[in-house]
Amino acid sequence: MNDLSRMLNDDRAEAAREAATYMRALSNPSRMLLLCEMMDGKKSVGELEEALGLGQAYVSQQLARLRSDGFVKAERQGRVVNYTLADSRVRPLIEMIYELFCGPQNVSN
Amino acid sequence: MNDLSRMLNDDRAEAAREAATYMRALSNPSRMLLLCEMMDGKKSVGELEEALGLGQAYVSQQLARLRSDGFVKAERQGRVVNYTLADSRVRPLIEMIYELFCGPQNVSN
DNA sequence: GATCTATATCCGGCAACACTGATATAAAAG
DNA sequence: CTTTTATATCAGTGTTGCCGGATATAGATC
Repeated sequence: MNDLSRMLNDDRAEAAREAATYMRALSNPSRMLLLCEMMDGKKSVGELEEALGLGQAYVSQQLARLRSDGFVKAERQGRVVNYTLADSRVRPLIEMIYELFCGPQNVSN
Repeated sequence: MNDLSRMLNDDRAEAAREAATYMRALSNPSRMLLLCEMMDGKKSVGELEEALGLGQAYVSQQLARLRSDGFVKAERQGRVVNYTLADSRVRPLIEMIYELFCGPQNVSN
């Protein structure tokens, strides 16, 4: 392997690491649904708990994780905290996932 | 929540679980690159080790995992085992990831 | 059939993750 | 200032993932 191909390879490895980080965020059904919920605008933590039927602590922790990875952002309004999507790549990814897994011809292979 | 919305919700949760399985496969840089390598045709285990610069046992284990999840399939030819993509959803996902993370305007936010 | 090559599997240590119950904080209401 | 409501954080437990070294198997060669 020469210097150029190694350099290209490094870039590729770097892109793979970055992409894998996104995929990891989506690799848990709860986080996936949290992001789906935010596809149509800001949602409070309470709304998210209700929509997903999950416990408060767990939802809050997953939101914290999405927050620290920069995928969502929180905004306090009164005693409610609203979450919105904060990364331009998340939306197209979720849309593609919709097509592949929730579309009309939802069949693999 | 009424019966209908609960039913829709169950479907959604099921789709999320399925999608999350795919995302988990892609959530590791090595597996991501393995699948990328297979985008342009069958690759032997040795070729994959070489291309990624990873150890034999590790590559083989990740391939086993991708295999058991149905994302790739193995075909023995002589003493070599060739791997190919085996799931129709993987290719469009990888293509989208290429666009988002390897494209010309590779900038987030 | 002994040997070499390519691949797979086994084992083990350590880190990261999923999830829960308990507790802390911050804002609003009384 | 106490209470209530909404959210966040902490501590603990079981599970899964990452990765390496050692070993096993399957096919080709001698």
